[in-house]
Amino acid sequence: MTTATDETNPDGRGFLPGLALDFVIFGFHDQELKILILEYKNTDLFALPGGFVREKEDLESAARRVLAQRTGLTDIYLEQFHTFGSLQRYDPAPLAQIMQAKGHAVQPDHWLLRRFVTVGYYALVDFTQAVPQPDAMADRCAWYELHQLPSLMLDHKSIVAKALETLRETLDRKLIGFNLLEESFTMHTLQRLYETVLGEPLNRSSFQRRMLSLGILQRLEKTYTGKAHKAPYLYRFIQPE
Amino acid sequence: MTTATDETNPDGRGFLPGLALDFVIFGFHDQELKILILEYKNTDLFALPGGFVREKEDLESAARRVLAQRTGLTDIYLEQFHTFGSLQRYDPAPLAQIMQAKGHAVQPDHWLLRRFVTVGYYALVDFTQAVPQPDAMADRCAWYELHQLPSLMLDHKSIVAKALETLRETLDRKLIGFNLLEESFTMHTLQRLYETVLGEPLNRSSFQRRMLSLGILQRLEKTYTGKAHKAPYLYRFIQPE
DNA sequence: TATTATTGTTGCACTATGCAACAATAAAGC
DNA sequence: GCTTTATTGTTGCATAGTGCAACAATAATA
Repeated sequence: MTTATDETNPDGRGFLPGLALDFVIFGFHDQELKILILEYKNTDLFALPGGFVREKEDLESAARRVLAQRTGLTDIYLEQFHTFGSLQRYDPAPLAQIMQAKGHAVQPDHWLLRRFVTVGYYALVDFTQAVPQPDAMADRCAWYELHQLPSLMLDHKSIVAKALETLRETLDRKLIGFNLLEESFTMHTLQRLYETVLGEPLNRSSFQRRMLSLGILQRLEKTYTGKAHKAPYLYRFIQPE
Repeated sequence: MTTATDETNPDGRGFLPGLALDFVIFGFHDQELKILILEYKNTDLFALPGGFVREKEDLESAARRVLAQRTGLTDIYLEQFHTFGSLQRYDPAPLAQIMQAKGHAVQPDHWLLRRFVTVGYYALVDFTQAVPQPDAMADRCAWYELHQLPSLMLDHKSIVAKALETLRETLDRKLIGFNLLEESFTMHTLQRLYETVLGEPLNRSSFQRRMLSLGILQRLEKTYTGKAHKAPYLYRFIQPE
């Protein structure tokens, strides 16, 4: 919810007032779906990474700019999914606590303590390539397993839920695995990704048949895992040119 | 894009600054999909109905309030689909023209001439029940066939396109016909609605089989159309209690 | 060499859907 | 009254997709 320009900019000048961006950044690792969470020193507060929109900046450009700051990655799969504007989410307490913990005097009319409507985006990133960067206010930025999230501030928990719901609904239409996996992977890993997103087990042979019939996978050499069984093939996505 | 409180409120006081709502209100009539469009006197400008969010009001509540003002209907199917915030859409010219045509002096710093990010909602209404109401600035509010829209101001054309795209994608998941049709209807009308939304013809027997197998339709008495052929049954949706 | 675990594949049953055909029927033409 | 016409409700058939179970292949281990 915060940005690096805060301390030198007590009025929030240069940003669109009352409008924020929040990001649910998905990664896939150890057969688990994870998201990036910010942690604030001395507060036990956890939040989604976020930012603000500059006065002369497209909403979409702002989203890409902030995301690049958080993950170090450009050219990322990014999609807007919902805008959150309930009055309930207007609670200055957590942010006041964060500012206090940072040693700032808390002015009650500080721009960060006003009401915000926030546009939610989700991103899909290759876990191995993302380099999480905490912003000026936060001091840790780390991956959390989706089902073991800490308690998040404000309505961020429901923002995550809505992002996941959207991800499920678009799983088939958009080629989501393409963005969450490394260059090559086994069929089993791909299936685990689908199962994790959908939250339900899938039939192994049907899944393999369906994926192969899509014509988007190229079979590569085998990978010898060292386990006592048949070695699985590696696959990679064929670039839709 | 405007609201009735404009003339007595030159600063936009009481509203969240820079944030607007725009509505794509779908109706179905004469076998055609239609939407509500506002027309501004002496300008030849056409726009989507819209409004603003009060400072102490949920985003969702604001949407329902504005929609009720436009259609005279409450308890309407309403869904947020996208938030539009490109810089391109920031063009004060059309609104200045509208204000001028209304006989107002155009102050260049008027709040309506500033940049807005707008949250897009689509609504599904029973055409026969909706009572379009122009707002204070507009002087006509009328249904237009989707493929015969006038040239819309700003980016409203792409807002309509995005709304239609969303409608298509959710057609099966949500029970859309339920909101767009009258109490009872023929299978043919239901099929035409689906075809209009999807933009492609559907197979008659397959469609009938699929709809009946859903178990959401109740067959009523026949309707004698006066035409020289078998009379079709009427159906109505079974209320999911 | 036999065992074990996992992978790739295939057969079968079941469901969904496009297409074509057929029977039913309301009104019009004769 | 009988035939014709247009549309509707229904059914049969071919095809495609999917769950389930089974089987063969195979890399490492015992």
